[in-house]
Amino acid sequence: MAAEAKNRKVELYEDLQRQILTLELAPGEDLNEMVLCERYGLSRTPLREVLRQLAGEGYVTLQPNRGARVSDLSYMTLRAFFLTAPMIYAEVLRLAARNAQPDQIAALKKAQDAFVRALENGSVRERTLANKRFHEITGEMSGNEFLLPSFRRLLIDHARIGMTFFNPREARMGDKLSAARQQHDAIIAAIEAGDDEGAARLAREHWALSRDQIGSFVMPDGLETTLDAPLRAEPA
Amino acid sequence: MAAEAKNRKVELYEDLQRQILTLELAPGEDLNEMVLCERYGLSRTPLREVLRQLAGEGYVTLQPNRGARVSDLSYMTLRAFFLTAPMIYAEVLRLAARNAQPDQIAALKKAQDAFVRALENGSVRERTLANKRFHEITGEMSGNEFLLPSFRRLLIDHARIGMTFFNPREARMGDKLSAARQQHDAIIAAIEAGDDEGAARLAREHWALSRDQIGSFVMPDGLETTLDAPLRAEPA
DNA sequence: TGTATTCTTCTTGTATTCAATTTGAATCCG
DNA sequence: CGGATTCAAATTGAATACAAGAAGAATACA
Repeated sequence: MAAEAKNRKVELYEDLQRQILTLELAPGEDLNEMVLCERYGLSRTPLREVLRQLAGEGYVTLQPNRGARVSDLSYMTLRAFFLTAPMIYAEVLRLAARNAQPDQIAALKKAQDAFVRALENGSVRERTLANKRFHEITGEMSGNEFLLPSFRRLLIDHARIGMTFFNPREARMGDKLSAARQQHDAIIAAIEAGDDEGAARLAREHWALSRDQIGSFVMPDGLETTLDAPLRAEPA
Repeated sequence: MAAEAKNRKVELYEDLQRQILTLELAPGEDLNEMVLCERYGLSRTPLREVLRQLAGEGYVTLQPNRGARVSDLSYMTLRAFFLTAPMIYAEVLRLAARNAQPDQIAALKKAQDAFVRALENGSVRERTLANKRFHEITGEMSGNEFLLPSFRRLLIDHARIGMTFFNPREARMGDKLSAARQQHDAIIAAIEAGDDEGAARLAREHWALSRDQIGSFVMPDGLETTLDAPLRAEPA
């Protein structure tokens, strides 16, 4: 059936997304077309279309005559991320508070339930994906097609950076996760109330929390040198 | 030769970009794969890859089992554009002033020369493309991969909106174009001086000029109703 | 022994063919 | 005469087959 082929294509697309977001596929890793073809029972034509779509969304990078590789995550990326995320996040939440539809708010609450479940008894991987899903919905709420491309790209690397720098030894990590949960609830409340300025403020607070979490990993003793090393394998 | 096929592919890609930016291909217009195949001497496989890439960049929209169409340009788009462009433009120019490399500055000056030539004896179409090229380079200067996706999408619709609302009857149109030219020069100077705040301020001024140009077309007598009509053909 | 070069193999890119879905028209019924 | 249904044509999606390019191994030479 053709329906099955379509499902395999969607499955491939979503699997690759998940694996890239959770670092199961490492930044810079090469993707072999034939391997993926056999694994998902697809021919190369639809497979390559999926890869091109993922390239457009920033998950992978295409190199002429050298196929697809998982997008890099270098210290330059990290720097650009720190510079850009606060502004975009704040703007997205501001617009989300203005434009959210009831069904979107319901979806957001559902995503938050899943996030809470992942916090209580899920893996880091599940938490990361649930958190990304939550923010993805806020992006949809904003309804701004010009902000979304950058926002989505930030979410990709936010997930990957979070996976990289999650530090279970950090004593306050539990506090931070619990704070993240409460901030999500506050964000929902602000959106539901249409409080755009409040939502924007919460975005910046939520961002500051993420930044601290990453910072506490990168600079455990005040060292900054960790940032000098690329986070991906060197090019061959 | 394969090199020729590759060139045809690049040619197709750039032609479609140009035609979409200049409204030679209207928003919402369907793209027939076979027609394009024959026109560029390509088979459907590489053609479809180009369409997928253009879809990732926001030029076209892909609909399952219904092929590609030029991305819409509705009044909702216009609204989102007005809300988002000032912020992104300002941030891009701020970063461009901080990070521009000498070769990029040279490229920017070259683009400005081309823009001036287009102003003096070029068509609206040529002006639009030259202007887009100028701003595209400022985007590259910013070096921020998280800002660029949204910025590039704004540039696409900025070009299309400018083509739509260019008003040769407006008496002050000549003044505005000349002002745009001078602002470009000021932007180059700010970037060359590394004056990031100045560049950001110029971005907002430059934006205000564009906004006025569009506004003078949309509301010739204070009417706003023009905005209520979609700018593309209705969906079938 | 080290380096350069050719040849083989593997991977990617393109063309062609086949299958499935959609669209429009014609026909058939109410 | 209006509306639904079925059938034909056109268009899209997937698979296979073929061509071109790149990476690596083996060999020749200095």
